[in-house]
Amino acid sequence: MVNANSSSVKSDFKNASQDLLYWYDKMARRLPWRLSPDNRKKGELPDPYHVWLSEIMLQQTTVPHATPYFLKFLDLWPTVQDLAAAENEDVMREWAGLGYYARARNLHKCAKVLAGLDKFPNTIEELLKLPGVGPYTSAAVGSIAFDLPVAPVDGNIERVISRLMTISGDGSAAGWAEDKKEITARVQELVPARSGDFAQAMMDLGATVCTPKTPNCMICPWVESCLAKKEGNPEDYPAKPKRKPQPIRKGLAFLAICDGQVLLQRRPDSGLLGGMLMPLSSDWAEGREYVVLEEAPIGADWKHVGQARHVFTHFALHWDVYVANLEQKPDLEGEWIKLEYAMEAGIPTVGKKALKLV
DNA sequence: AAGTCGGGGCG
DNA sequence: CGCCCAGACTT
Repeated sequence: MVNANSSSVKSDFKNASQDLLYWYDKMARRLPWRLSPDNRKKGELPDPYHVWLSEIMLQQTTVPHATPYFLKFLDLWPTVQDLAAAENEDVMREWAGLGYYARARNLHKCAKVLAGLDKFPNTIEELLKLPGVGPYTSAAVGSIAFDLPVAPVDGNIERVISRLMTISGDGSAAGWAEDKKEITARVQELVPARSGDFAQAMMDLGATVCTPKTPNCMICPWVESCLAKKEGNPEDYPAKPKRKPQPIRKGLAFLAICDGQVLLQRRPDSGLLGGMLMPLSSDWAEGREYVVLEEAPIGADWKHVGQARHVFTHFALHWDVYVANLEQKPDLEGEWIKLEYAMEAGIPTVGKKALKLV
């Protein structure tokens, strides 16, 4: 529901942008892909490759989780041309553990596009054409790398602006969808000349002060202008629709061991864990009993060694793990990886959970 | 508009 | 345990 107050944004939040920038000049987080406000005020801008790479990694991913991956990727591939020239399997291996593997595939595809251009795209229209770059990332790269007069809207900024302007959903999916559009439209009116710092300042505010559960309003640069604070219940904003509970899927993992090596197979490019190396497995399904001898890829003396559990976005997996020590390698597709290297072979977390049971 | 797609951290 | 995180893409 949008606040019924019909007075203009500009009169209500006239000083909000400058208040936030003043706070950011002192409190900005130092992050590996970020240029300090001091340097930006001298006219410097960050490397668009760094900004783009970080933004892809940070989609639905926390800063602490993404940071070591960002440093590793820059070390392996210092320029976008280097990344474009990499083998896709190497990119996927280095991305392993970061999740949402379609991002890695689109990242590599996008690097090849970028390497063929004269300069990094510097308009929203051009950025939106790039694979893996949507409304958020185009605005983030546009503002942070080029100071285009746009504001990205991510989960942090949705929350911060929702509270500042008391724009909140009614708990329904449709209501929240409408309010996200409203937030996106109204935050654009706040964008100051330093649009890149403004974007990063809102993210910092959401990450360190205006947090989801218990916002620390006492140290907030917007405490005077925030309508939700005036209402007294900023923690109630925004009211998002509840996610429905995840069903449990059950399946069996088959760790075929031979000569100190384990058999891994690369999954198809599309779908869950697309393009990633994983142990052999049965299908995963809800409410079904499994018979080892029927589901196993080969007949062998399979021994149950435990259960790996993993929560995906829309289901949880209970994966019973079976191991067989084979005399000779069977005629199966895949790659035999030495067990002592398996944890560094680029296997998604769920696969590593199963392998740890060996 | 709803579903698909990881993983980790925090209360 | 549920919720959240610098979302994009498909149907």
